[in-house]
Formats: sequence, structure tokens, C-alpha cells
Amino acid sequence: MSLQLYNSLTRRKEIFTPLDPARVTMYACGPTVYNPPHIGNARAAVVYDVLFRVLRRHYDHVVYARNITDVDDKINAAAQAAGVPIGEVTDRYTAVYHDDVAALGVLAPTVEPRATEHIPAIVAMIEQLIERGCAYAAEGHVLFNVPAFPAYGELSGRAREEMIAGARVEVAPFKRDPADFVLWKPSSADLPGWDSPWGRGRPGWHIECSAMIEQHLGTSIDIHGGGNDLKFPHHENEIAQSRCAHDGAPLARYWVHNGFVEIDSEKMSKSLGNVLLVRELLERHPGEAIRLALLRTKYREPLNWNDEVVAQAKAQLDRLYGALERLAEVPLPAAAAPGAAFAAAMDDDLNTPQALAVLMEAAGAANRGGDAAEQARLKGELVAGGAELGILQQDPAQWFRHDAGGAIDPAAVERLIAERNAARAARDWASADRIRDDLAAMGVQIQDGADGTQWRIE
RNA sequence: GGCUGGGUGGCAGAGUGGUUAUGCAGCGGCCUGCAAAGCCGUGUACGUCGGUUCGAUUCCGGUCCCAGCCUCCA
Repeated sequence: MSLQLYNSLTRRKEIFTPLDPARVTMYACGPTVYNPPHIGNARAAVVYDVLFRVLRRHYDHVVYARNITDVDDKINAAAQAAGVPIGEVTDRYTAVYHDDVAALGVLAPTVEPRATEHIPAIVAMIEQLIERGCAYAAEGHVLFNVPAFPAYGELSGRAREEMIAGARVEVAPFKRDPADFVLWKPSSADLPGWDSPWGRGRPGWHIECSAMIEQHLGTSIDIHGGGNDLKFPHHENEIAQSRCAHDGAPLARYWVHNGFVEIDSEKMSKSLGNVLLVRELLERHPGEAIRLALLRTKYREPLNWNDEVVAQAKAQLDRLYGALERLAEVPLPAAAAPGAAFAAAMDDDLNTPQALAVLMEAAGAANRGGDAAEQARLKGELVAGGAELGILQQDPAQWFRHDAGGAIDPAAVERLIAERNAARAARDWASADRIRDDLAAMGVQIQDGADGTQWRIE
């Protein structure tokens, strides 16, 4: 079955056909490193991580680039506020981003280009745009001239007149057209800057992505992803720049946009004070549960976040890992692959909720029992399907005994369980129940089975 | 105002022109010393008003409501 993706450019679900099946290319807009990532940043990272994993099932060679924007006015402001050099801010938050998304099981992209390491490519692209009459220099700035690109607005479905009419931005006097946007801007001595034909300055945000895509992936790529909010103006501007520089060649053939995370049905924003950082969530929930909570809704839909959705994701993981725990002695098939129903769901525009339902049903079937071959097959589907979602890859025992705070001493738990089992053997139910209550108070839940007593951390 | 995308059972959330996912919560049962986990059974929901149809939650139109974008933003 072929992979289908909803293409924002055509507003239709389409069969994905790469330009070159031997080298599939994908780019996703990464973070601007001036603060720790929030749950919305995490959703984007997880969604494109899943797309990357699905593509790798279909194709041997997938090049996935996710950039780091490490030159930006917000970074400058953060550095100034903290009284530290810019590099200190960007290094710190790049590391935090890596740590946080890794805790959510996000794989490293194939390449992770940084804007500051691509200044020559950026300058070269701007020069090319000027040569082709798509851009002009004015007062130390270089601007992209939007009227030079008639297809502008194609992705976001906006007519230029509407944008001008609705513009709430002050139009800089040196702009030839109100819609023109900055490719290069001058830097004062206290700001990061690079020498260029237009003086010392720094790149605008949009051109960074165009230049890095060109350098690492080529003129036209297969898939470009990003948050829904980036559609306009960021992606629209990327398209204008790249196509003007490349004789009209399409920048990306499939545009994929993920929906926003809302907090209790409200937009997450600094002004509302409801920004939820990944690191805060990781203090309270396993990363795997956070990841699954992000995948329980289709990637394009808005996702309403609250503690309940993580609790439900954790409950689902408990059930899945519970099935795997029962299958502990069953050998994993050598060529374990996602089941047909699972793959079909994932291939249908990344229908992760449907794919998850397939795994839940497999867990139920495994719990019901069956012959050895059937059990092995189900285990293979659970593990391989889990791998594509980026879950179920740890030892079930490890999942059930994760203890982020380190408050629980396994030896002490084992001691109490032995004590309780002694009481049970003596049919001293009162003592046995008291010990069980004590364990529960510690956050330890026990299960008496035919082959002894198991324990879990709740 | 313009452009997107939505409104599904107690909750979350898929999906479908007629057999109505999945998980959690609830209820009954099995198992258990009692539990827990697991298993079995149980819940006929699709904003609203029309239209098309033998039949619509699913298609079409109107309408109400919600969210996002149009300015930095995943």
C-alpha cells in the first residue's frame, strides 16, 4: 500500500511519490534556540519524527533535515536580558532542545543545519535573488520584492491585495511594496553580524531555511513540514525565495502542517501564562506517555492538552506493556514488521490514533492467549508497530518500575513483599493487607499471580 | 472582514452512505483469601435546519458555535 499525505499546497490527500525513490528528502522547521521547548514544539518534533520513521519503512534512504535557528532578534533580546553572549544562549538552548526531544523518543534528524554556519550560502542566495530582479538593497537592508513573484500566496490561499488591506504592520519607508520582506538587515556593533556586500548585518529568518534546504537537500525537495502557523508568512516566503532563485522549480512537492497544542482549549501563549514546557512535563510524566499523548490525535487537528490526556496515554501504555510482559517468554520473530492494518493506518496520512487502536487490539488478542505462533506474531506486531510510533521499545519491567524521583527502593519493596507473602502463607490476611496498603502508599501496586507476586510503580 | 480547519457516546478520539473503532471511566460476571492485572458481557453517540437517497452521523446547501492564521510563534 502506498503512503498518502495531505498536501497543504493542493488541500487534498495525495499519494506520495518521491522525485527520487533512492533519496527521499524532507525538511522540517526546527527551533529558534532562545528558550526551552514547550509542548507545542514537542508536537512538531514528534510528528515529523513519526513521518521520518514511516518514510524509512517505505524507502531505504531518507534524508531528513531539521534546522536550528541560532541567529534571531529574539535570541539577541534574550542574551541582552541575561547579560551573556549570544553564543551562550544558543548553545544552552540547543542542548536543552536535544535533551528534551530525546526524552520523548525523537530520533536525531539526518542533518541538523545551523543558520550561523550557512552565512555564505545565505549571502550567495540573496545575491542571486538581486541578480534575478526579485530582491533589492535599500538602506543596508535587502528586501524580497513580492510583486516579482506572481504566485505569492498560493500556499496560504491569500490574495496580495487582502494582505495589504489587512496589514497591521507599519510599512518601512524603504519598502517598494508593503508586502516586501527582509532578506538581510544591518547589525549595529553590539549585535551579531557578518560582512556582506550590503555591509555588516545578519540574515532575515525566512532566507535561512531556503539556503539550508538548497545546500543540504537540493533545489526541489519531497516534503516540507512545519507548524500550521508557519504557513504564512514563513513558508510562503520560503517558496517565493527558492523558486525565484531556481527558475521557478518547486521548493517542496508536499507541504505538511501540524496543528497546534491548546491548553484547556486556549491557545498557549506567554501572555496567557499557560506555556507548558517539556521539561516541566517530564518531571511529572514518563516521556513515552507524553509522546503517546501527542500521537493520540491526528497531527493536523488541534490537540487540547491537559493532565487527563497524559493519564489516558499512560493507561494505554500500561495495557500495551502489560501484554508485552505476558509475552516475555515468547521469542520475537526475526523479521518483525508492523501488521497490515497498522501500516495501512499509518500510510493513510499518519492516522496515528487508528494505528494505536490496531495495537490495542493486538494487545487484547495476545491477552486472550493463542498458540505459540500466534503469540509470536502478535508480539512482533506490537514491537514493530511500536517502533514506528516510537513507543514500546523498553523492557516492560523497566516501564512498570520507572521511578523518575528515585524515591522507591526496590530492595525495600522486595522485603515487604516477602513479609507479606509470609503472612499470606500463615493466612494472616490482616497483616498481608496492611503491608499491601503500605506499599500502595509508597506508590507501589502489587499483583499476586500463579508464579509469584509482581509489583509496579504507579 | 479575509483565509484555514472543526463540532461524534460520561471523557479522550478514529471512522463510515446501511453491519455504529479504540482506550479510560461506569455497571454485571469469571478469576483472587480479598485485591490488582487479565478475560467475558454491557453503553445505539454523531451541533442545528433543510435537500439528495430505499436509507445519512457519513454527500450537498443554509444556519449556529468553536479554534487557528492574517503581526513573532510549532
